[in-house]
Amino acid sequence: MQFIVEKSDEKSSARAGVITTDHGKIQTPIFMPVGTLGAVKAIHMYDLKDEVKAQIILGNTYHLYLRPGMGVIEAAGGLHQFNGWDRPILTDSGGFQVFSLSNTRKIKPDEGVWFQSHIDGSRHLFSPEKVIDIQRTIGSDIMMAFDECPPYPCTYEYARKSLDITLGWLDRCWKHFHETEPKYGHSQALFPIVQGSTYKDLRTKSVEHIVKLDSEGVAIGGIAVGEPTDMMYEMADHCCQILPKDKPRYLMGVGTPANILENIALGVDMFDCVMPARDGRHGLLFTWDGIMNMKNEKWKADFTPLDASSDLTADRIYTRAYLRHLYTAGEMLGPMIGTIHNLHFYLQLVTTARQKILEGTFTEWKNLMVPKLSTRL
RNA sequence: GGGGGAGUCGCAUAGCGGCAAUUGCAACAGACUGUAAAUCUGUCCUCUUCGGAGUUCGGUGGUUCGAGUCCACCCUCCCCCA
Repeated sequence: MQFIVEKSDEKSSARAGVITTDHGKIQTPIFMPVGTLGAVKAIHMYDLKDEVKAQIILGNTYHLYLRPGMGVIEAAGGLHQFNGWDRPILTDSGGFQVFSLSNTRKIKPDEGVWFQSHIDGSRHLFSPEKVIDIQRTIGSDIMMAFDECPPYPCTYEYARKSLDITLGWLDRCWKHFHETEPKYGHSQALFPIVQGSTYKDLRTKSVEHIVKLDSEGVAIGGIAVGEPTDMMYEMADHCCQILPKDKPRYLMGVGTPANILENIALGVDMFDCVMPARDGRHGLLFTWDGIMNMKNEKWKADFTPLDASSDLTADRIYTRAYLRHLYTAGEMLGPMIGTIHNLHFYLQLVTTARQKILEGTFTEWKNLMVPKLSTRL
């Protein structure tokens, strides 16, 4: 994997770059649709490529390990072969699941995490080594280190201990990463994850530890877990300022369109979030003018297209009234249109941000867009 | 003409002396940030300063401290027999 910065913005920390993987190039800043179980919900891979123009998608170690299981993935020849997506894939390590399924987990720093499957209650151990092995089997282009994602709010003491565990696990991941080989002939990178909750000194400690590894990219985790938005920006800003400039920075799990533009300005290169897909399924559409709740009565007889000037087919051929009808009638096509619309919009958002960075007009554009993007229509 | 059954907040249902009244659907609104989410929550008789207040269960009377629930008559609908 390679990363080059093409252009840095003068009025902010934003940058436009290119990541090169064995499955193709990724132009940054980029948004990565989430495909937890090897599928981005409610959308075909060919629409994801040709209509949404996604350049990279996510998969999830925890979920794929439980279903269909590594036997099937390995027999298929890796996730790319299994699901038909031939562009880059990034896999989350399961660290977030350790956090979100915390009622069935037991953290043992020396081993890893014992957890119960949310599907059948069976007990499993995730260790840093095992998580690397699983991601080798999945064959993702970018693998993530196994971390613990502390909740918010979180005491300093808990955050400190949690970070020590995460850093210990990171060293084991890193060691095992170098002791193992890719299985399918393409190279794989491993990204460490900065933790430290909302405490700057812990974030600094985390970054300093990670920088020594000289990894091909770095992720910022433990953000957008319920803290105020300003605090999210403050933490992202703090991390970006002390992270190396020549490595891509991935802000995990963020966010709203406004969040994404603000974090691009702070120097973030990669984003993933379930929001566009989930909200799209639930009837909330993101547009350049703001947010539309398509279930609302006000669209009942609005026969204008979602967006007549869009390059997305669905935006041009379907009207607001029709989409509202699909959602209220419980037709599957509604969530499908919502999904493709939102993901396409998110990709347009980061692509446009990239253009503005290259043109040198990013900051002005961003400041104009942020209030609009949050407006409720 | 005779016999039997039923009328509850948009629709459908529960209710068998203490009820503004069950549940489902529909409707309306909200939530959703490394996906246990095609999910979840709220409102859903009227008014409300969210503490309450006022009117309700086909209609009219009655019994009772108290009636959607019991009684009488009336209206409407359904089923069976002629």
